[in-house]
Amino acid sequence: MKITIQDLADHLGISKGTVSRALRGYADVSASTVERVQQAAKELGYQPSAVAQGIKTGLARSVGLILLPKSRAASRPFLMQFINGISTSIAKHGYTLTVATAQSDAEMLELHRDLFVQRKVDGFILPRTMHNDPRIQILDQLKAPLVLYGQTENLTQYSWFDINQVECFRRATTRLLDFGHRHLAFLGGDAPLFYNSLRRKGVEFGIREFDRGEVQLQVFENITTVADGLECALRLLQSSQPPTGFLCALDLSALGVIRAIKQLELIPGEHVSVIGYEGIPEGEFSEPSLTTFEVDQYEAGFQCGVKLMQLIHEKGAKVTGTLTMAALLERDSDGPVRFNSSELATFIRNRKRLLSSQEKLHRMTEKSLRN
Amino acid sequence: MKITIQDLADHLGISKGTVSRALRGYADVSASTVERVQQAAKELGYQPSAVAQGIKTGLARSVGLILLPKSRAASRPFLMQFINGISTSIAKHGYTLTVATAQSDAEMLELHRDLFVQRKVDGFILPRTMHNDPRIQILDQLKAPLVLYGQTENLTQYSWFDINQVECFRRATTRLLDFGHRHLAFLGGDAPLFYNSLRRKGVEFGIREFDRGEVQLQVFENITTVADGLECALRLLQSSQPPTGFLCALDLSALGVIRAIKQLELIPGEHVSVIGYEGIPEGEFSEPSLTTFEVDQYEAGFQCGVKLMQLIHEKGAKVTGTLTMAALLERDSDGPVRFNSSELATFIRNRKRLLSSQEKLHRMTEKSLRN
DNA sequence: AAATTATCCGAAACCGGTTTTGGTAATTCA
DNA sequence: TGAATTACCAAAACCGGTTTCGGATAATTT
Repeated sequence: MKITIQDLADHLGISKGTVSRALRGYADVSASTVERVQQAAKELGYQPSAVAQGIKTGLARSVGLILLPKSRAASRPFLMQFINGISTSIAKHGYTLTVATAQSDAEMLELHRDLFVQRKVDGFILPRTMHNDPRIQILDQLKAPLVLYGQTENLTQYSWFDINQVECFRRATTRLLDFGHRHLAFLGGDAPLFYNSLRRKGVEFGIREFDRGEVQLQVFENITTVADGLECALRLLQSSQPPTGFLCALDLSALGVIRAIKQLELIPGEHVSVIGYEGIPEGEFSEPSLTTFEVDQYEAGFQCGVKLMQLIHEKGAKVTGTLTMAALLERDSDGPVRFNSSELATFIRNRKRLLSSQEKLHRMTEKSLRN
Repeated sequence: MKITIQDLADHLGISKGTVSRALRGYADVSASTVERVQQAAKELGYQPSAVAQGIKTGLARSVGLILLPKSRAASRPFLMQFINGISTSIAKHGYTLTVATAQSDAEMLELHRDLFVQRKVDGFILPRTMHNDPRIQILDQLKAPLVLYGQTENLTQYSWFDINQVECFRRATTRLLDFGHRHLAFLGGDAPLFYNSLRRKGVEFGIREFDRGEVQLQVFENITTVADGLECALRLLQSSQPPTGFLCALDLSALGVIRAIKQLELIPGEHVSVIGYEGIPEGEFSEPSLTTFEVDQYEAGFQCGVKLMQLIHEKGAKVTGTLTMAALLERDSDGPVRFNSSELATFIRNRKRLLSSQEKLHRMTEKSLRN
């Protein structure tokens, strides 16, 4: 049923070796033969089997991307565009993307090894880089080409692509300081992931640049979900020295902070400022909308794909690292400081008492409007 | 560097045919030899090349999933769990998932053909089924195994998995009717996709079941984005007979409707009710949170994978269709009717005038609280 | 005209597995 | 004890391509 190179050769009355050389563009085939072969291939709908090609060339013409769905936080929202970027760039080389999921770290390492040893993929893209990433160690042993999406230690040995997160958080910090905020909190994300240290470093840089000894910073880690952010912010805001500005490593935790602020009957962006990072779609629909850095995940995937193709195809290719910026989306969750920390603390303490009277007033208003 | 079956055979001093038969579990290999081979394979870390296996067996041990990132609406949010489900179920058979993206419908068809003809995949999962889906026609010609995620015409010939969307929308409709709503709007999604007709049918069933001649329904199509929903709802709500309940084929358009309601200074869930479908994460963070049906995308992917494995491996396997339910998330965007359509129209007309006085009152309140 | 060089293609080897074939030694049966 | 099985494995063919090798013919050079 399916047409093979032998079928095509028989049909043309030439040997299959010549057909192959004609299609692969070897010089020792006459132009007229090449023409005839290409013509016949098109007519009969012949396309060489990637499987059969792979056995001789040693290449599967596929790259691997292994995901850990357990860690919902960072991998979920960006996936579609990231995949699109990878797929688009590698398609130019006839490559496809093999996506697999692992339910644990151990299974993830195994999967990397197996996929490469079984020659199902020719190389990997590694998202969510960790400190001393164990995937890198395994793949190094196997001499498997890889590209990091993110940074890590000993970076000069690998190709990588990343957003300049240090700069993003430096800017976010400077922005809040310029707004007049002096008590800041940094809510970090997954501690084992490398990005976390970069983002914190950006905050520290921003403060150091500015500091006249008046800025206070509180740092937290492993605040990765809405619930984490909510809980952490509730606690901080009800302390004696509440931060007036929150710098969140993840949009999800920023959304939790916004919830906490509203839960205390404060107005996010007025009484307390919040800035996130990543640009997840939820941020647009929260109220107020979330000021954040929007990462171009398509571009990230595309560049990772390009780098991996270089490593696989250009022998002796140099590894390369690329750093780009994310765009700041200035939305409504941050703004000029209204109260300093002490004032905010007093305000929050008094708020509860006043709430009941406000409630009454509000109900009156509603009533009058209804009629 | 990489160890082959010949290396293993040499190491053991037996022929490579015997090694292969030992590993594949043939009966004509002695138990002791099988033991030795397995032991040596483990020690030397031998795993057969999937590429080399594929050439003889004719299988690539991979299934294809081709996405159209252009159509952001439905494919984005569910992707991670859907992929996870597919990947998990097919991994049991040593299969991996090949994901590719196409930028146009034509490219998508080409990709399906090419991937199968080149033997990069053994079959496909087709999400977002269309009326007379052209992918099916092409894959039928190639006799490529396929599983539909969604329904379409002539369904008895194919394996498929779907949510009972008719029932979901029948229930949603009944729910609004029970809440006392009598003027409803159905905001349909992508007209060419099959799901759209199912969801509309559900609404119609719900009304027909209930109808005492007092229910009014307005139907719209191709309302696929937040902007679409916003614009459509704004127009409807300012008409002379505004709906008091919105049934939205997509969560995204439901979020737009909520925006429109708030833009008119009405309270979603009180003055106007909205129900969505899909359970995208944004729905949880909108204000009010969105009442919607939550689809278990992991399960969907898993079942599609299972069905495809059956088709590929069990010769003469019967095609099967499966219908399951989605869970209703009862949140805050719907509730008992407050105004009927005429009252709502009057209310909206008068609202503008009263707004200025409300504003004043509100500012007063804020001021008194601040001190 | 002979020698050299290009051009072109068929034949064969190869890639790393799977599967079939056939033969030898050990068992079982008559 | 001899014949017929059975158990086991080596050898070879095969899968569908790619690539190397070498030979025949045509074109060029001396």
